[in-house]
Amino acid sequence: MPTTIVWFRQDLRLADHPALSFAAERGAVVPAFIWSPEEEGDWPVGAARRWWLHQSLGKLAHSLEQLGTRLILRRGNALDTLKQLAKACHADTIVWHRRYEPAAIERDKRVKRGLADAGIDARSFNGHLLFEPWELQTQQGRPYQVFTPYYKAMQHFPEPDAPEPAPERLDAPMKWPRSDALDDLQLMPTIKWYGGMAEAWVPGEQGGAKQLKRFVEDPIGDYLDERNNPSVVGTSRLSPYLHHGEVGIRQAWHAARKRTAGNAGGTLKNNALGYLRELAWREFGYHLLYHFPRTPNHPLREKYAGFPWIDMRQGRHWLEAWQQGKTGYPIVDAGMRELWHTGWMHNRVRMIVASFLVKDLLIDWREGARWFWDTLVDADLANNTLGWQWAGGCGADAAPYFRIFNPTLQGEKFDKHGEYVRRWCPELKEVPDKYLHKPWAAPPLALKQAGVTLGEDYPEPIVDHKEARERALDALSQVSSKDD
DNA sequence: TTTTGAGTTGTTCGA
DNA sequence: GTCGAACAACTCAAA
Repeated sequence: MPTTIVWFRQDLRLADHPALSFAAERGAVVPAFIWSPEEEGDWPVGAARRWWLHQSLGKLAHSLEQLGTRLILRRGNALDTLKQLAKACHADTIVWHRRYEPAAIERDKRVKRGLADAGIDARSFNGHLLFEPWELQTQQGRPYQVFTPYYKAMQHFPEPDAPEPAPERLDAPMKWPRSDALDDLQLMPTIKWYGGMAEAWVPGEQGGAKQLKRFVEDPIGDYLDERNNPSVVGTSRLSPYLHHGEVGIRQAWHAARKRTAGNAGGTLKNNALGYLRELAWREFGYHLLYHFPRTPNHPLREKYAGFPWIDMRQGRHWLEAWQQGKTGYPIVDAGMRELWHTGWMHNRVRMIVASFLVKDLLIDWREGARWFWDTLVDADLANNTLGWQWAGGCGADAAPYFRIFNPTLQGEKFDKHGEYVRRWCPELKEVPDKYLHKPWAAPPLALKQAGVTLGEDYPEPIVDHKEARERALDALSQVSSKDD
């Protein structure tokens, strides 16, 4: 019986797993995960995701044990480790799902060549996307840079395949290779700062399945409105599961797709379509990253390369205030604290804090991208890059330069009754709604009654938004008058 | 090749 | 309080 190694990467699940299904049908299966952060280029897995990964690997190992098999864990470079594993268990084939980050693509190419040289068959599958990034192209054969035509093109493609169920059984190899212990990978931080994340999330395939089921049963029906309300669970909250592949993209797509059928009133249908559109944005992010591999570190729109960002010797203390949720703008601070505490931030608030960093503080979007990379449990190079370049005005379909979020108005509009701010900035709990999003404008008596002294209990605003806006428009006009 | 229509997520100002 | 217009110019994608 031939033996196949399934190299798990960002696909920590058993269902909707083409590589695993292929291996299971072929014969004996050796599931393996290799921890090799040095092969991720400029973007090694950040702290929050290491925590998540530790949990998720534990869950995957457990699920595999339930099937009567096991998960081999190793630390080391991928090619050498795979060759060792293949030798130890007499595997003749290694399979995996493709990744699309520039460093991963280079590494995988190297691995494929190296395995071929060693006489081992290597085979990659699409387990991460609805469509391969190269499948969609403009009529001129070029990559898309605008979402709407990309999305239209996507709709002309056949519906993605339905997800396959998890294999019912996996055959063991004649001989198992040695495995490291999960703790040996040293993914867990030495200081225990992850309590809030552990409260907020259940990593793993089961946790993801539950989240998906919950979302398509109810919140998806009000998705278009409620996804903008940070104080309720109106979004799917699937991003960390999709990133780690604990929920397969086809599973998410088809679960939501079912909700677009049959509904005569059309409300549910429209809302479910709205969610599918967001999944298309995820695809678009991968499309862009694949075709423009420099974008994690470089603006897509070249003329932004010389943008006059603030000198970080001067900007350092502003960046720190932003990171710590001490800008004096409640909606910004609430978001940054939610991020620090739970490893996640509501999408609407991500836009607000990003606009604030980039436009109000004139801090390079890459500083924000780095911070998100380290603190988000869903940090994903394609999506993080797309989001920050959008906020920075230098990416695909970027916001027009004059679109500068007013953090007070955004707070008043999307956190009307202040539930979100009060949850994350409890020192402002007693401030009346009217002043909650602009405590500096509250009459002294109102602040006193709320038990708040600005500058002591809660910061004064670190910049005046009106002035900051003018400054940003000035800086942006320098770029907009420049030739590409 | 040239032309044409259009482009995720806002804010401010003045009527 | 509500509403529409202005905020620029550019680039993309398709015809």
